[in-house]
This record gives sequence, C-alpha cells and structure tokens, in this order.
Amino acid sequence: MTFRAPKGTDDILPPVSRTWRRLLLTWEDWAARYGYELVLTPLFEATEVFARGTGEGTEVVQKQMYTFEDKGGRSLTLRPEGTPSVVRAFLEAGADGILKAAYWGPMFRYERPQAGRRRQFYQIDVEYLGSREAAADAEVIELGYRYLIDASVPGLSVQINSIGDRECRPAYLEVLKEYLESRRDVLCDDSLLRLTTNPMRVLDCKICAPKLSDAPSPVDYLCDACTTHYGEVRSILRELGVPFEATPRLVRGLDYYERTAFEYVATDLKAAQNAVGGGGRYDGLAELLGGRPVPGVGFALGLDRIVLTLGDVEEPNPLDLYIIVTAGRRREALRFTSELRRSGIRADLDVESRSVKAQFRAADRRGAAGALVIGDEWSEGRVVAKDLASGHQEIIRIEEVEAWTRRL
RNA sequence: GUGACCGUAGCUCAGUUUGGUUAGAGCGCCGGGUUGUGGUCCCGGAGGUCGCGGGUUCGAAGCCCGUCGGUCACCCCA
Repeated sequence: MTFRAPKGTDDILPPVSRTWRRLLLTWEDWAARYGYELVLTPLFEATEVFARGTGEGTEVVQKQMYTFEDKGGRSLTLRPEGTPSVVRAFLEAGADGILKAAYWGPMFRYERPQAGRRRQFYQIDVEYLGSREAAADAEVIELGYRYLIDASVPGLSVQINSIGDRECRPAYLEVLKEYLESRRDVLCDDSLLRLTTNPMRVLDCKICAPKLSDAPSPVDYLCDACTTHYGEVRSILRELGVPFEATPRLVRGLDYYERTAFEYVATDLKAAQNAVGGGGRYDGLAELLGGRPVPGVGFALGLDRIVLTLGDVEEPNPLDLYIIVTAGRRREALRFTSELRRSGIRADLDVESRSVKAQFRAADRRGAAGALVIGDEWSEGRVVAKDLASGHQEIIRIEEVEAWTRRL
C-alpha cells in the first residue's frame, strides 16, 4: 500500500456507501416536500467570507481553516461550513423575497480526528432566508426532526433555546461577566480565557458548567421582542407535534447566531460527539458580510454522525435479475440486459465470461431475486428463469421475462 | 493544540511474556468437485517489505529510539 487517504478523511465505499445513498435519497425527498430548492455554492470562498461571517472570535476561524493562496495571490479557504456561502450568493445575486435553500456536501476543518469528527466531513444543510417569522424557525426545526426520525436516528432529542439578539444580549453579557468574575476561583484555564473572548461559551464547558448551576441564563434576560419570538417558536412546534426540550444552557459556537438556537442530539450514541445537527437564527449575518439586512434561519446535520448512530447494519444493493451468460451468447445477453434495464428492471451480469457455476454464485451473493440463463433456448425465443429464493426453475418465453420478474 | 492506547494477509485477530531457522488461523476472494445451475459440504489457490527509518544483536514481527498512521478522550463542533 503506497498511498492512504489524508489524515481525517474517509473513503466511503460499499457496503457503507449504500447507507449514505439511502440517506441522501430520503433527504432529497424531505427537502422537496417542504419546498426547499437546490443551491450549490463553491467549496472554497475568499477567506474573508468566513473570517467575517463565521466570526473572527470562533475556534473554527482561528484554528481550523484550510486557507491557501492561489496563483493569483488571493487568499482562499475551503468552506468550514455552508451558511456564509449561501448568504453571500443571495446577496451577490441581488435576490430579494424568500429563498428556501437545501444542499449537502463536504466541509473542511483542521482538527484532531476522533469518532464523529473528521477533517473532511459531510453536512446536510438548510437555509431559510428572508423571513423573521417564528414560523420559519419552526418549519426549519421540524424539517430536520422529521428527516432524522425517518433516517431512524436512535434516541433523538431536539433541544432549543433563545440566546437573545443585538438588543438584549449586551445587557445579559454584562450580568454574565459579573457573575463569572465572582466565580473566577472555580473556572478552568480555558474558561478564564473565554471570559473575555466569548463568555457565553463558559456555560458550555464540561468542567465548569456543573459548578455554575446558579449562573444567569440568556432566556431570563431576553427583550420583549425576543421573548415573544421564542414563545411563538415553541408554541408552533407544539402545534406541529415536534417534541423538544427547552435547554436554557444551550449555546452555539458560531458568532452569528441570535434568538433561536437548537441542536439535534443522539442521546443513545456513546461517542462524545453526539450532536447530530444544530442550527439557529442569524439575522445579522448578511450585514456582517457587508450586505443589506437579510434575516435567516437554518441548520446543519452531520451526515457522518448520522451514519455513526445507525451502527453497523449492512444494507443490500437491490437487484431484481442476474443474467447468466453462456458460451456463444455473450452479445445476446448484453443486448437483452440492456433492454431489461431500460424497462425499469434492476439487472446485472458478469462480463468476465466465467463459468455458469461462478455466475450463479455471484447472483446469490448479490442477493438477486431471480437468475436468467441466456443459452441454447435463446434460438427458440426462450430462456431459463430461476427463482433464487425457492430454487424453482422454468423455461419461459423472452416476452414473458418482464412479467415473470415482477412476480418475484 | 494536549493526553492515553494501538499498528502482523482485503477484514478480525494469534504469534511478542522467556529475541532463534520456512510468520499462522478464521472470514472474505478466486478456482475445482457438476465441461448449463447458487446458498451447505469437501479440495485447492492467490494474497504479507510483520506501518516506515535507524539502532542493539551471531540472529528482530518481538528489545531501544525516532517517525508516520489509526483509535479514543480533552478541546471544538455537524
């Protein structure tokens, strides 16, 4: 073995890739049902898009970006997340009104790999741009929930919170800082640093949080507008039948979030990285990128993590018919297989001219429902058709093959 | 960025304790047993620079150092 995939990246091959394919197909279905349209943006952007969008203060921007200079001297960065790109694209297109965007693809962050944390990882994303309404928040949260349930993620819990907006957060931060100053003695080194850079994140610290149970929560300092918004989001979610847990200590790691913040947690997952998705409202992001105000709310789901929660169940590569080629009938077999495929039957064959025995074995391993022998009977317009589950075999006319297959 | 554990066949692992001659098993893969018939069974085959580099030694998969990689946790987040 000479080359390996770079550290923290994965090759996704069968049979595991079958699960990925299924997850992506069902995702396309759910996105379409909720009226979200495909939006594709570049995998890299001007570094500034993330520096200003994702936020200079975030760990992601400070330590985790794959940044490089191209031959024209531009500083570019492989996207560590998708939201700033979509907002940038919306602004660049001069779009107005509402855009409901759905997409999926690889994201890149330079980190030490572990279970559920890769350097190239895959997200399923949704952005609802152009509305400040709580109904938009609720719809986005509902869509993610319905999809994850359909994907059968075990032990799913939806946790939501409101972290205030530009009106009320500054006052809350003052109160929080004051409180944290008074508890300096119990804070860990990291939290002492965060006290000045991003005090809300201290509430997220695994070491300190248990000792700070009496810390002020953002929800208790919301302005009237935020309180109303948060109340509406919750009441609509109840109306829609989406179970959730109000989690006052939930805080997000990206700077642009305000008001609604939420996470999808796979509580059954033993790995430390059990947040299978997360998101929130980002009404200020467009302005951070130098554009006009465009409100928005969205989520990102970690595909790799979803797959992780599903365990090692192997999915089949469904096949209706395996075509068995005998000596001298190769051309006929190729042509007939093509006809079957065009009529909607999942058919495959062996191009290696191996023994009939080997081909039957292959048919069995592929889990094909039936096998067809293209042999001497072909000259009379007939083929041997074998039901591989029962072992029953008969000679049928070529025109009957399609109907015979559908009965299997 | 910090720490712990681990690298032997495609996969899962034995062999390292006490260095000793040709490095093993199961599964998987390919072929034969039926020159047109799968799953079970029997037989055979392919496949390994023992992660890589250096050192100690008459001799290293095994001991020492380094390095790369993997896994998990911290941190961070999807």
